[in-house]
Amino acid sequence: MAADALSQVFSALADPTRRDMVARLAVGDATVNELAAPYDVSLQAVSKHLKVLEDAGLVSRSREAQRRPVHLEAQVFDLMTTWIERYRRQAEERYRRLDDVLAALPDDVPPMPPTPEGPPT
Amino acid sequence: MAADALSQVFSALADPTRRDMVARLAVGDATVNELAAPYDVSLQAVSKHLKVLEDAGLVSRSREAQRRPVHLEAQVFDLMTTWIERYRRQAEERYRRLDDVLAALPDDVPPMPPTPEGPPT
DNA sequence: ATCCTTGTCAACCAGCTGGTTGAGAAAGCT
DNA sequence: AGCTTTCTCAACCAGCTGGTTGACAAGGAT
Repeated sequence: MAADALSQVFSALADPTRRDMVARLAVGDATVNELAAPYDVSLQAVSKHLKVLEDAGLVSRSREAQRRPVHLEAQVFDLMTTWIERYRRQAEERYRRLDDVLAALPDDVPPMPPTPEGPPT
Repeated sequence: MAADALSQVFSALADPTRRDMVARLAVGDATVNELAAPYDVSLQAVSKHLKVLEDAGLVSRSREAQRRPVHLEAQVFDLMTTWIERYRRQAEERYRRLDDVLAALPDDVPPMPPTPEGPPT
C-alpha cells in the first residue's frame, strides 16, 4: 500500500468495473449495495474494489446508520492530468520544432550528413 | 491482450518505471539500450515493459539496422484525458449546483423542521 | 566466414489481484 | 432481547505481473 500516489490512481482506474463505479459516483454519492447492483459479483468483491479506490484517494466513505455512503473525490484526477499534460505538451512541442526545422530546410539537403553518430539529446 | 484500450493504457502507466520511460521518450526517440541504461534491471525486463507500452498503443517501434528505436505515440493520452475530464466536469457541475441551492436558502431556515431532535450538526 | 552488438523469445518463479465463501461487526427494527 | 440489513475481514484459489536466466535471431564490423 506504500506505492506512490500516481501509480495507485492509475492502477485503480485500470479496472473497467472500478472506472464504471467512478462514473456512477460522478452522478452522486451511493451506498455499497447501490454500487453493487449492476454487477454480477459478490458484495465482498465490490467492497474490495471500493477499498482500492479509497486507498488511491479517489473515493471517501462516511457513515450514516448502517449504510456507508461512498463519495467521489475528484481532485485526485488533477494528479493524473498534470502528469499527462506535461508529457503530452513536451511531445507536441518537440513535434512543432521538428516541423519548423523541416519547413526551414532548403530543397536539396542530403538526408545523411558525414557524422555517423546520432545527434545529442 | 484483449482488454479494452482504456484499461490497457491506465494499466501500462500504473508502473513507475514505465511512466519514467514515457517521460524519457517525450524528449525524443530512444533505443532499448538507451532506455534501459538508468535502471538496474535486465534488458529483457525493459523489453517486456516496452511490449506493454506498445500493446497499450503508447509507443511504436521501427527498425534501423540492429537497433529498434522507440517512439512515443502521444495521441493515446487523449483517450485518458477525455475519460477523466468527462467525470471531473460532471462532479464539478454537481458541486456547483449544490452551492447554488445552499446560496438560495433564506437565512432563517431551521435545519431540522418538525422533529425536536438533536442539534444541527 | 566469424564475431559483436542489439534485442527478443521461452521457461521459470515469487508476489499481487480479483474473485469466491464463511464469519461477524454495527446499527436499526419489532 | 432478538432479528434484519448493510457492510467488512479473513482465508483461500487461479491467473496475471515483473523479475530472472539461457538461447538465439538479425544485422553490421573485421
